[in-house]
Amino acid sequence: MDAMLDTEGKETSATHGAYRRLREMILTGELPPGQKLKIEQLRSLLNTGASPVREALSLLTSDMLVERMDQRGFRAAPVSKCNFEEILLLRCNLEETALRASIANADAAWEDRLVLRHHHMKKASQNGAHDFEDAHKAFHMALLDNSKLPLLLRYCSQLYDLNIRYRYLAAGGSSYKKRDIAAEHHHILDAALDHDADSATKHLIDHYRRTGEYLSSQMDT
Amino acid sequence: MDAMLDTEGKETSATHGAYRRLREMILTGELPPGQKLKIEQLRSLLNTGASPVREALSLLTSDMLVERMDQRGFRAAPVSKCNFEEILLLRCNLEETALRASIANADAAWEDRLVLRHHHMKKASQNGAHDFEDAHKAFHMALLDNSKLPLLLRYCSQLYDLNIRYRYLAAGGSSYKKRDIAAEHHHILDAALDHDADSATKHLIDHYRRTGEYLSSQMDT
DNA sequence: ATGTCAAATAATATCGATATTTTTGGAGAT
DNA sequence: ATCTCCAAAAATATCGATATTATTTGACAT
Repeated sequence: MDAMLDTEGKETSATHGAYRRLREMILTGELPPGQKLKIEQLRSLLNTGASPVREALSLLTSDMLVERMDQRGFRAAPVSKCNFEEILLLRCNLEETALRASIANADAAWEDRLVLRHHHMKKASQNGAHDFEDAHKAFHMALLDNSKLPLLLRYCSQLYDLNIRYRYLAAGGSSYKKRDIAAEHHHILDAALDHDADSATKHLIDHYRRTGEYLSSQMDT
Repeated sequence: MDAMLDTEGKETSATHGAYRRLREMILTGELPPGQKLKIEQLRSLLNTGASPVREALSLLTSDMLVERMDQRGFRAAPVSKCNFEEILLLRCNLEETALRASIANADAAWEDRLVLRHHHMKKASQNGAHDFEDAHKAFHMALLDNSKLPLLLRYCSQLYDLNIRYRYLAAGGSSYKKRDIAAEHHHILDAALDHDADSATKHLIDHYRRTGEYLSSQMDT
């Protein structure tokens, strides 16, 4: 019938659409951690069949955003301080590796991409919050993607997403004070453009640890 | 009807069964890299419906053993020397982190587990090859699992599996000369039991780089 | 009151069939 | 011969329905 309405614009398959919608809802906390994800409920919520929903949940399972319980269906992955700290640890490790590799491969095209992404992020930070999230991720991934290491990039992207959840849970969204953040981003950008791997990784990791400590403290409450 | 025949023994769901069978076939090369994976073909091969097959393929997609092509179905993930080298790089990085964390948490129970796993692996190396693969992975994961870092362990397990494929492709299976390997395993075990993190990681990484170089040389042919 | 068991209910997992899309194969034009 | 385009075939993606499994409810016995 209407596998793809085209009223919205650009959704390829129902499965992919469901995947993106569900992912978004889990990341933002609209589907809170630990919540049971009933097929029928999601089916009607997303206006689609059971098959695309199940397939989307299977994909999200391997992204560690959804857990499958033997014969008892799915639920949004739970959160814990322990989990948060592991994410932080792995991000520091993997992103350092990726950033150093990126800088080692530095060329003009990459620098252009970085500058552009940074500009878009800055612009988006003045507009709506939703745009900013995407632009922020795009900037961070642009820092790493010149490493030309697809597996590593995939892990970094996954961990980035897992981390977003905690930001949404702690604050109301991307409202963790932006003034410091902007300066930190600038330091990372400048160091990357200078091909100064030590400085860039130091600033990047400081950036993570700082917001990490902030979020960690919020979680004790 | 017969969602679970129980003639074999212990398969929980059709999806999980299909997942395991397909994973095995891709790891061993029975389904060679790049091969188109047609639903109907797999459906009859595994004696199950289209839904479990699709779900299993979705899960394998996120394990990076299967690729989904927009509206053109699935195929076994391709291989390349580049991909192999990235796997090696990431394994060295992540397993070092995990092994050091494991040793930092060392206790008697862990040491017992290590000794047992090593013993089982040694015993299996004298028997059938299939047993050995499982025991070998169990030993390597036992080295790491005292880190108590589930995300990290998951990545290590994934990368281990991705690496297995290259072993099966290069040799006929686990036939890469076992004498050196046994000694290398012993060095790692002893260092771990001594809580000597530097020595253990050195031996572990040497172990990987050595077989890595061997496989890498095989791939040029 | 409380615990246990069975029937009723609800939800999952799976199947069979259909609609949609991609690929194939061949006829006609250049 | 080669290319383009259209119809036929194949394969995918999705739907609706069913069988299976888990959960709840309430009656009964202790």
